Parts: sequence; structure tokens; C-alpha cells
Amino acid sequence: MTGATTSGELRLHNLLRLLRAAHDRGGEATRSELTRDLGLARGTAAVLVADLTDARLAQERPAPQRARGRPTAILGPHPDGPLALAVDLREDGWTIATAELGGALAVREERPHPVYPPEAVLGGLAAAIDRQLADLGPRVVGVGVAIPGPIRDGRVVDIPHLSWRDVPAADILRAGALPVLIGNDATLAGLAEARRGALHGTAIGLHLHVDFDLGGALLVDGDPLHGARGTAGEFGHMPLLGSGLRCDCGTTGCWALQVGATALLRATGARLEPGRGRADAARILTRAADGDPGAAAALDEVARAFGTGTAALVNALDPQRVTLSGLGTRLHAQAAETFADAYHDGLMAFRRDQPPPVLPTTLGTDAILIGASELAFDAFLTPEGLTAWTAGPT
Amino acid sequence: MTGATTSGELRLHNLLRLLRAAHDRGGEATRSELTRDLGLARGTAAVLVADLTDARLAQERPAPQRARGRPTAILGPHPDGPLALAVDLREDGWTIATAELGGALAVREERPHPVYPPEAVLGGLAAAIDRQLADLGPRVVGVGVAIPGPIRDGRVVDIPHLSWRDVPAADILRAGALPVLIGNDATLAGLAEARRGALHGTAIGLHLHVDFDLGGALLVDGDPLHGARGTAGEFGHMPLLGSGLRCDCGTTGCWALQVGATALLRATGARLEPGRGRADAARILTRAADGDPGAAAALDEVARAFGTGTAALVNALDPQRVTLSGLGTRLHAQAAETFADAYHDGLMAFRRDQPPPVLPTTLGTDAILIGASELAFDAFLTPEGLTAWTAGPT
DNA sequence: CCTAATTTGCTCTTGGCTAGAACATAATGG
DNA sequence: CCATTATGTTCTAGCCAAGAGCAAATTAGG
Repeated sequence: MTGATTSGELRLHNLLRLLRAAHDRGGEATRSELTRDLGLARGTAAVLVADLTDARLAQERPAPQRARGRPTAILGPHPDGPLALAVDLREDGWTIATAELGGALAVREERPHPVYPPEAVLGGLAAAIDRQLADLGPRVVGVGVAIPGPIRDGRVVDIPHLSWRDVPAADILRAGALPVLIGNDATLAGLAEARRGALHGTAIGLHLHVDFDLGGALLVDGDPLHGARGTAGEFGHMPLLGSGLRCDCGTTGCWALQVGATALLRATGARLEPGRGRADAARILTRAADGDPGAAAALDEVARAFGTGTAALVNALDPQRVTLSGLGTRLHAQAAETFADAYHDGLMAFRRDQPPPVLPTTLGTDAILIGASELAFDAFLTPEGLTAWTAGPT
Repeated sequence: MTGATTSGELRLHNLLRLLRAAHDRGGEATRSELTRDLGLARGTAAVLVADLTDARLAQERPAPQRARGRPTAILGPHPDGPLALAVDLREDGWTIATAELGGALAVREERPHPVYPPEAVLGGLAAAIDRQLADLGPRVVGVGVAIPGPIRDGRVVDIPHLSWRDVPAADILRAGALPVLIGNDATLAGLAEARRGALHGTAIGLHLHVDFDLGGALLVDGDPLHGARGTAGEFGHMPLLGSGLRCDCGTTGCWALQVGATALLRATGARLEPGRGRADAARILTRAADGDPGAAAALDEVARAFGTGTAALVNALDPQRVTLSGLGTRLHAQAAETFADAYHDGLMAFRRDQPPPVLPTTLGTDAILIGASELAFDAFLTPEGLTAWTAGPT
């Protein structure tokens, strides 16, 4: 949205601003609120709302009256309006959901996938997506897919512990003429946080998602920084603690080795078995909470590494807030003091008077699906996307 | 520039786009180029150029003919047009220059300052700025000041090796009604690189400026990421190599300790004397070039640390290019192979096929002044700035 | 040296957009 | 039950950029 330059583009630009604002507020904002906040004249707002309604993009419904004056209406999603298909592909299963404008999610299908060859996994997923698309019809305007690994130009670059390497995921998942957008799961968790979670309204926020790996995103005005080729946010692969350990990513000393599920297993002397790491790590955390000294020591070590590295990133990037998801939430909650101490010690002195708060996600496990749906809607809420919708189904 | 929303704002918005484009191309672009690139109608361009000329913001001058057809003109700075005052304050002296739209610099005054108390240094500088402003008259539209330390909300937060702490620099330098904008020197060097140097046109670039300290900026679409309070880019204060050394910044293991002038001195066993570090470090590099084995070893060690840390940042941020300035340029040039090896080894394997190039600055020592002038012009090239100019000197 | 081709600038008309005013409407509060 | 209040609706005025048609200024080619 670079802004309109001709009077002809103005209309579309303002239509988009209004629809985006309604979407960003969860489809719960009233027309009068939106008019005020966007600085529109009431007459203009009337025209725009009529246009959106005619185009089956939004619909007004009565709003509860809260004050004197003529009642206004809530500008929410249209019952026949656009849908985004959101897909969360994990190491051990996937979930497909729909989202309407405003963000309301509805899970459609959820499945484990026991095998690892990427073609099989993605092939099965592609078939499921096709079924869903056939079922849902032309309302679907885009597909957003979250994948737990770095994505470059629509290809999965490298997931060493699954032996996925240079997989053309976007091509395999191609869904007819529909745009299939692929994003890293940690980046999308951050995107969700910026749009509907604890980073909402932050000019600059840092999100860290811990799982097997440690990734995240820097959110600038609600948008993740993508990097030159889409692989920004691999914060886990900076040697933030100088461990000297060899990492699957190809270099040494990676921070992720000391913070993720793998780190918990290593610290307790457990073995990493493919496909079971997440459950095993969770078990260690439970044991630590129950007082098992070995587990508690491992948790302590990992939480300290987590806090130190987080401080390093805050030193470099100066975010307003830091949010955590995945395993990070539990690490932070169960070893709050250790984390806080390490975080404090790692900050530059001048940052210690008002350090950026570190907060758990407010979105639970939905974060990644929400991020995937936002990815799809971001492509739709553009002049091109809207024009295609208006031109398409007459 | 969020874009126009009313037909009334359109004119100002397009005026600004045109002026910004002319400025960004160094005041050397022709009207026909600008018209084509901005997608304007020829008639619209004619009106806008007339407006800019009337407002003494720009002026056309004949262009050398290069092809058939009616000749066009170059849209350059107006002889009575706006000026930015750019100030480069260093540990040991300062420089004041003017810049006109298009970016042409003219140094006005340059001085060493032997003493360290911030009030004295800044007081002297403030007086010099006032003299220059009186001399230059109302053409000056803003003052941009580069300072070698972290800046938060207009205050110098902390320069440990100069014992500057929480200095209200913007207040001390206040120049009448004129906006005085303060920026970190490394950030401004990066800004200059993004606008007129080796990062020009990059969607995302990383700049690293090495001096006593190591700082930099992440440049997104030509703008540095400022962080929540203006102190982003302190990449030197991440523990990228796990040295365990105590840093003046208040934490430990900072990368800057192993890369800057201080690192060279420590590696050769020399003592750090206040105010002479820069010259001493330069001498070590010269000795290394001349074959002194101790100096060469120190250079090698520092270059390796530099390359490793740069790779870590590339892993995390995925920039399109990396540029270097300050001491960084010489380190990279004199120990190219060591740097390249360490850089390569530190990259995630999947980044090694097409690693972002690491390039020296193309702006020499002017980079910081250019950055400071861009800082001032950025505040001017806004609807508010332009309106004030048009309303002001009638 | 002259003419055709080419590119750009200038002027005017046209269509489209938003602001804002005036009025209508639908609720609340006393 | 009526004054008050906030919002929606309708219409007009003012402004803007696109685009067409024409004028102008140069080069290429013979």
C-alpha cells in the first residue's frame, strides 16, 4: 500500500483502508469508529460501506447501543465474503482451517502424518487442500501454509533433522490458479502476535518461537521483516553463547542448540529420537515442575541461555516488547527468575532502567494458523486482490 | 508518506513524490525520466514542476541531449532552495556542512575539540551552529547531528569511554525554532549508504561501522530501523563470540571488544590512551601491511572475529548486501582472505551458495555528513515540512 | 541542407473523487 | 414526551490527474 497517486486510485485505496481497518479490528468495529479513526467524512464512509457491501466484502449488522444518538452498525465479514485457507504443517501432522475477514478461524481438518519423505507428506497435504477447495468453492481467495523450516522463494531450503532439503513446496502444493503462500512457522507466529496478540499496536516487536529449533521475527508496524530472500528471523543460528557445538545448519555455536527441545534432551542426557522430541521435551518440563533435580537443572541451564540470548537480540534491535511462543512460553513461565536474571545481565546497562517486557503469546496454539491466514489475506487486501475479487464472481 | 486519502492531499503527495525522486537521484534526473518512472501524465508533471519552481524548491536547467526528440530538462536544486545543516561530531572534533536538495555537500567549518566534558564540547558546537545559521539565513530547514554513541529520545545515553552519560544533546544544541535531529553516527553512515552508496536500491541491507565501538543499521527500503526508542543497530553488543570479556556497556562478551580499534590495541598488547585510539589503531594496520608479524597476527585475529560476527548477523537478518565503513573498510581490505573464510564458515550451509556480498563503503569519510543531511531532509520532505516552507518565506 | 521521424512540453477538457453542508433519523435522558 | 445527541443520507462545490490534440525542438538520413 504505497498510497494513491491519481484520483481514480483514491477510491480503491480508501476502500482498502476501510476493509483493512475492519479486518484488523476483528470485524467488530462500528462504522462510526472507523469513520472517525480513518479521518473520513461521513458521506464518504457511506459510499465506501455501500461499495463493500455490494462487492460482498463486508456487511453491516446492528451494534449494541452504548450512548445517546442515532445508532451505528458494526462492519463485519460478509456471509458470502472471501475466505483464507490456513495450513499449519508440523513435523508430525497438519491442520487446515478457514478464516473469514476479521480473522475468525474454523478448523476443517487435522491429521497426523507418520512419514517423513517430503513428497509424500506434501502430496497428501496437497490432496487435502484440493478437497477443501472443491468443498468451499470460489469464496477462497488464497492459501497460507506454515512450514517449520526456512523458506526461500517458495522452496523449503533446509530442515536438517527431517532431512528435507531444497523442496519446492509451493509447486507441490499449487492449488489451481489460487496463490499458495508459504511462510516459516516462527515468522507466522510472530505475524499473528503482531496482528492479534501481545505485539498488537507495537511499532517494533520481537517474537521468538522455540520448538526443536529457535526462530522468530522482527515485526515492524505489524509486518515481519522478510529479508532479501525470505529467510530472516533465524535468530537461533547466531553463536550467541559461544558453545562451540556443531549445528546441523552447517556452522557452530548456534544459540538454538542451547534453547530448544534438543537442548533439554541433551542437558538431561536423553537421546533425540526422530518425531518424539517435542513430547519428550514436554515431559522433562513436567518433571522439572514436579521437582526432579536433573530436569530442574536442565531447565535452569536452558532458561539461562534463553534469557542471555534474548538480551543480546534486544541490545541489537531495541524492540518495544518481546513475545514468546511454542516451548518458549513454558520455559519462561517455569524458570521465570533464572530467565529474568540472565536477561537483565545480558542487557547493556543503559537498557536496564526500562527493559522491553518479555511476554508469553496470548494466542495459544492458534498463533501459527492465524499467521498463515494473515499471510493469505495480506495478498488479498491489495489493489490487485480486490480487483480480482470484484471482477471475478460477478 | 502514508499516502494521500483525499483529493486535496493528492497534489501535495505527488509534489513530494516528485521532489523526493529528484533528491534521491542527486538532482541529476531529467523531467522526462521522472515523469516516466513515477507514472505521471505529462500534463501533471508540467503542473508539478511549475509548482516546485514557484515555491523555490527546485529549478530546471538544460540537459545534454542524448537522443532524438524534443530536449528535456534536469530538475535540480533551486539556487535559493532549502538547505540542510549537517554536523559530524566525533570523539576528537567536529565538522559542519550544508547540503542542498540533491545532496551536494559543502563543508563550512571543521574543528578539533581537545576536551571531553560534554557540556563544553556541545556548548561550543551549539555556538558554531548558531553562527552558521545566522550566516545562512532562512534557507536552512533543519539540522542533523551525528554523534558517536547511542541516542535515545534526543539524549546521548552512554558513551563509556568518553564518560558521557545521559546528556541532553538535543536540548543543548537547540537552534531556535529549527528542528535539531540527532542520530547515531553508525546509523547515519548506514543511512547514507542506503541513499547514495553501495546499498542504494536494496530492499534490505546491513551496514556495519567500525570505530572504537562497532555499530550499524539495518536498512529497510532506504530507511534505518530505529527501534522502539532509537537505539537499534548496536550489533557490537551481542556476545557473538563468547569471549567472556567485560565490556564498558555493562554486559560481557560483546562482539565490539574483538573487532574495533580497542581490539587491535589489546591484541598487540598496546595500551588504550584516551583520544589517541583511532590513530594508534591505524598505525597497527599500517605495520601489519608492512609485514610486522605481531601486527599481522592482531589483524588476523580481529578480521576473523569480524567475519564470524558478520555471518551471524547475516544468518539472522538475511540482508541483500552488507556494507562496511570506518575501520571496517581497512580490516576487510587488508585481511580479505581471513575475513572471507570466517564469513563463509559462520554462514548457515544453505546461505553459502549465494552469500550476500560484503562491500566497502563508496562514500569515504563523507558518509556520516551525508547521513546527517538526509536525516534533516527526511523531516523536511514531509507534508508538514513542505507546508511550512511554502507558508514561511512568502 | 532539408525533410521525416521522434520525443517531449503545453493546454484544455473530461471524469471522478472527497469534503462539507443541510437535512433526516433514531436512539437516550430527564 | 420532548430536547438533546450522534449518526446516516443526499447533494453540491472544488479540486485533481488522465488523456487527447497540438506545438516545439531536436536527430537521423538522404
